[in-house]
Amino acid sequence: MGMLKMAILGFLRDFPLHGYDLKNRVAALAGHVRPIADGTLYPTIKKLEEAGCLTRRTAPGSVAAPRHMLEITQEGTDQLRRWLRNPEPVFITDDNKWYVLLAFLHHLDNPREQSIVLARRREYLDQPTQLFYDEQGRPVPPEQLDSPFRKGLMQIHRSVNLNEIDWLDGQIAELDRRAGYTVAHGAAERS
Amino acid sequence: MGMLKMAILGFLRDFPLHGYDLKNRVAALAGHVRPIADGTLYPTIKKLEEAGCLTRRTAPGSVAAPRHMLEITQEGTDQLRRWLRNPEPVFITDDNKWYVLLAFLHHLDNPREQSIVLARRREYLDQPTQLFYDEQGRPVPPEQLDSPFRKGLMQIHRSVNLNEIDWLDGQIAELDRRAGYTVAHGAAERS
DNA sequence: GTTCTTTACCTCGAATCCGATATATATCTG
DNA sequence: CAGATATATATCGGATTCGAGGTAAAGAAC
Repeated sequence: MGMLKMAILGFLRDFPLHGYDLKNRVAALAGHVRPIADGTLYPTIKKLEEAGCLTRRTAPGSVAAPRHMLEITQEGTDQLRRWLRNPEPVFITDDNKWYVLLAFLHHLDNPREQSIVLARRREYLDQPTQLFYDEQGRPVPPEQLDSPFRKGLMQIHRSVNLNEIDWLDGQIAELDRRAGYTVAHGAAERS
Repeated sequence: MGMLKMAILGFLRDFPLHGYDLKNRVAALAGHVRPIADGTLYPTIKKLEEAGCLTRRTAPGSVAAPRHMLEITQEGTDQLRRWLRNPEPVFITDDNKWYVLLAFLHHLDNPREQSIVLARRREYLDQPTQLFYDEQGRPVPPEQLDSPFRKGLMQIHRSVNLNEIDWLDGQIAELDRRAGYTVAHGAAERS
């Protein structure tokens, strides 16, 4: 079915939510500041509804426009469990964009440019991934999580990132040193 | 432009290759045994050709059907460099499929089922990602790599995976212990 | 010599997701 | 009260990628 559909069903299993709320939760789940695109979310909700995975009840908006409160159905729960047991294969391009970029980074001959790219990777890794939220939409910090599994999941996610950030810092320092050297002494490198 | 296009251009920057060869290199690059789909690769090559990023020369096949040897153009090199400097934003669903799955794993109440899912994640992480190849298509082991950057990249990639594998092993053991307990003592849990 | 596997390429339909664009309302700012 | 901002939903075209299926030719297995 695709990750977004399952993320939606996963959230709705806990309690009903409306689209706008889901948008921000999914975005945070994926460790991004930028929220998921409207043009992705709302058609996906519609498809899930057509597939009988959720029902909607129009409720007055708390602040502005009316909301469509979404509730998961038995079919939706079944689909979620089926996916958890047997997830879609991870596509070749998923999970690997950054490593592909790093593998070919040497084609950017200028060490200063390479360093800038690594700094961007570092920034990305430094964005905290917030996997768990309460009903009010407040992030639940790792130490307050109920299950040891969830606690461990957030810790490992963070430590994996810190591990790579560490390495990046070393590489960036080395590249900047080299860039400084070549700019100072090599006429050919000067822009 | 998308990762696959850039991976193709990245490989072609080193030396000309034909589609079939690219297929296996890209697959290994992404840490997958399953090669990239023909229906993805060949249309992508065609698009790159139409965009002036590569040229093709038909050469006799070494074994069977004739090959289309692909060579990168100046335009292709420019596009690659442009992408390295300013890569496409990573989509919300990229890089996060597994974490989303793990975040909702508790909806699979049965610890034995949870353990099976974690074991699959472990297997995926255990697949070595081979980022660098020589002209003959032979993988270059980390210790034989020329640049310290490439060496470090492969080491960090491996160590990041080992870090998570370690955690997974602990979780799997705990879940199996719990599953064994409930199977032995709880009638409701049996098959 | 027929079949099987490997090499090598291609087309088509479908799924997922994005960005641009549009709509409407409530609240806050000046 | 005019305009900006946040809430809330929706459509449309496009990019990327997959899977199923088809073509063809060389060499190995039986």
